[in-house]
Amino acid sequence: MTKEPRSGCPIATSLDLIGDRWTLVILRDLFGGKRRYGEFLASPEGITTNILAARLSSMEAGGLVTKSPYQGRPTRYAYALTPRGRALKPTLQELCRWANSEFPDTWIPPESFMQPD
Amino acid sequence: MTKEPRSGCPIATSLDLIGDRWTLVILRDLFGGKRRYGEFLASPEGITTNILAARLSSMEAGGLVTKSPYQGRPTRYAYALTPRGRALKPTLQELCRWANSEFPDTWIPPESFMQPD
DNA sequence: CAGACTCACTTGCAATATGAAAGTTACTGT
DNA sequence: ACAGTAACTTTCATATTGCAAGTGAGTCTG
Repeated sequence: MTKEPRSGCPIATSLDLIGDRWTLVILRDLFGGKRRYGEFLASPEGITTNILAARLSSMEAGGLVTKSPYQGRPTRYAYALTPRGRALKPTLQELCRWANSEFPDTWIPPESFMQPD
Repeated sequence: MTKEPRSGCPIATSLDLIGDRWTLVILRDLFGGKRRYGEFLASPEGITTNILAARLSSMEAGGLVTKSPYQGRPTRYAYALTPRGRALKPTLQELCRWANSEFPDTWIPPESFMQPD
């Protein structure tokens, strides 16, 4: 992290990194097996391309994902979760449980996602 | 909720409500026993007064908190967690676990907070 | 009973972030 | 040569955030 956290509080520090409307949506896609820029763009929430680029680069800066070429000629990149990013899975699972119970119209995630590792 | 969720995804829907840098910090304060406007303002992260007012009212609109007078003459209000707000505790706990393990400088929350209810 | 003080906000305005749309670069494939 | 694709970047309008000052109801102090 480049910027100072607002306080030593674990919640405030987390939110400095993931406290926006898009980061966890992209993380969800990564957990769902997406890796490429165009795949994130195609998600139903409709993130715009400039915001996606900005979020991916701040996620990279925050150590949540890594970016690496998966082919040359033309060079194309794939994003992958780091251990730090993967470690957010229990948080995402709890968030899903909360939303599923408070907002009954929300989709039930695949069991594979909700299972502990 | 007044606005349409971006999708039926539980994560996206959650973030429509709590996906910002302040909402969960205020929720943390409520779990810690704070109830009054001035108490939230005094937290070390230094939320500004206009943002606090805005967040409290969107949290009320989202059913996370209720506002009620706790005295008349002069009328003063207290904020309290609703069941929906309280139900976010496991998510906050997981977020704390994540931050504590990824960012060793973050404070360890009191055990009472980390315990299941 | 005038003046200072407290609490809970609201207002005005500048700075920053987000969103929509179009453009760019580097290649492939026909 | 031309259309197509993937991964971005740029431009510009609008929305959100942050800072500072102001407001209003009521209390408390001399």
